[in-house]
Amino acid sequence: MKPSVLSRRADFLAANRGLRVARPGFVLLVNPNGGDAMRYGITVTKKIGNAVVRNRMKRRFRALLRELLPQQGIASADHVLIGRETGIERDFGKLREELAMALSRAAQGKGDPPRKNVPRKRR
RNA sequence: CCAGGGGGCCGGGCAGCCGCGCUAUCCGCAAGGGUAUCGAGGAAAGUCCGGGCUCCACGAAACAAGGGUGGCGGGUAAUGCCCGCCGGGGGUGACCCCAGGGAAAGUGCCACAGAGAGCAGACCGCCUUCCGGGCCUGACGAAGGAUCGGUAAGGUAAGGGUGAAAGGGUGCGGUAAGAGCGCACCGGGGGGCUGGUAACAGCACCCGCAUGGCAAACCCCACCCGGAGCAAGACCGAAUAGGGGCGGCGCGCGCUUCGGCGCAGGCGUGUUUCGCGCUGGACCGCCCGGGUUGGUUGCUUGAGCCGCGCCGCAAGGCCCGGCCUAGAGGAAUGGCUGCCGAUGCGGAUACGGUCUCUUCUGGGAUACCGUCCGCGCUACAGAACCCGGCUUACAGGCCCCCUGGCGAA
Repeated sequence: MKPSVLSRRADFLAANRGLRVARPGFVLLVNPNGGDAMRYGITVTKKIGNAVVRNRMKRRFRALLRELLPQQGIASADHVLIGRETGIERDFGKLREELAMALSRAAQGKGDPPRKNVPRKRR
């Protein structure tokens, strides 16, 4: 079954409440979507770089997801990859290993602690 | 060969595997799948100019306001772009640079320094006169001469000095010293003639020169400009809830806690009165508009690209023939591997070039070129309605023309 693409903002926001696995090049969010097919989305913010850098990162993430999701993806779940600055032009082999690891951890239900509402030095 | 100037172009290639998007086609009830073609740039960028296109506004035009442009002629759909020419400046030269209209229309500014900066000015200096000192000729007098000093009177704008700029420049004459005071040349101004479409240039004549700079200060002059942008704009439109109008008919009154209740009325039953049941305010048809969400269109055939020919110094224009070349929408054109190419660094090699000796068999020298191996590097950057420009970014590489110098002929 071919994974489809997330396109609604609400889905991205919902994914934020799901499992969260952080790796050096990216952060993976996994959120069950209740019966729909396996889906994926990619978020690369303007903080990362200009459009060229962002789109290249999206293309490489997309290539990774197409390679790994059919075997290692989690059924009936949304997968969202968030780009990090250290992921710019990161070695493709490393990214592949890291995504495989992240997917297996998510499949076991292990995630990193979610981001707190008071993350930064606010007093 | 070295140094330099101008212009144009490319910016990885091939193969394999795994993938993506549009379209066409085939299979399938459908979901989906198979096959095939095609699929980023010279800047797609910045969004700085100019247009097309769309909607809005508007009777035409002019004026005003605001903004822009600024030598002349041409090119163009148009431009602030491009080409040619003119003027000024720089360079030995090829060439390069210029915001290059008006300063006797007016207003304003010209800091600091300096004596003086816009009806110029006199600090040092120079000169004359005056006063004083000694000296020389004479005689220690009168008179004369050169010289020094002065807080005196005047002349001067050559020289020094200040400054971004000091009221033309150089030379000769002239003078007490000087000065366009006079003269020659250069510069400037004036009207004229000639050439040129024009900017402008040339020529002779006249005027000793009479009014500096800043207009990217206000301003004046000439010319140009309506606004917003494809998220422009057009169309389709399900379910649910609900709004407005018209019509079909009898469509009313009172109370209300706004849920309804009562009466009148209507329909059915019934010969009628009375009674009972239902209804008591909906229903139906048509039209219009709004919201949410979605879809279609605009959307790629165009100031298009390629080739031959013609016109033009050129930018460019014209004729004929041929071609169709991305159309996405959380946004496709990607990832990996191998070989090759280009390039940098390091290493190996005397096999081939190269140099040299020679008994003409060959010997020797050299890492400059070739060859081989390893490692590194392979940029700037991603269409979003479409064009024409400008500007900026860019690993590396190729081609053409020209200039100066050196060498050879």
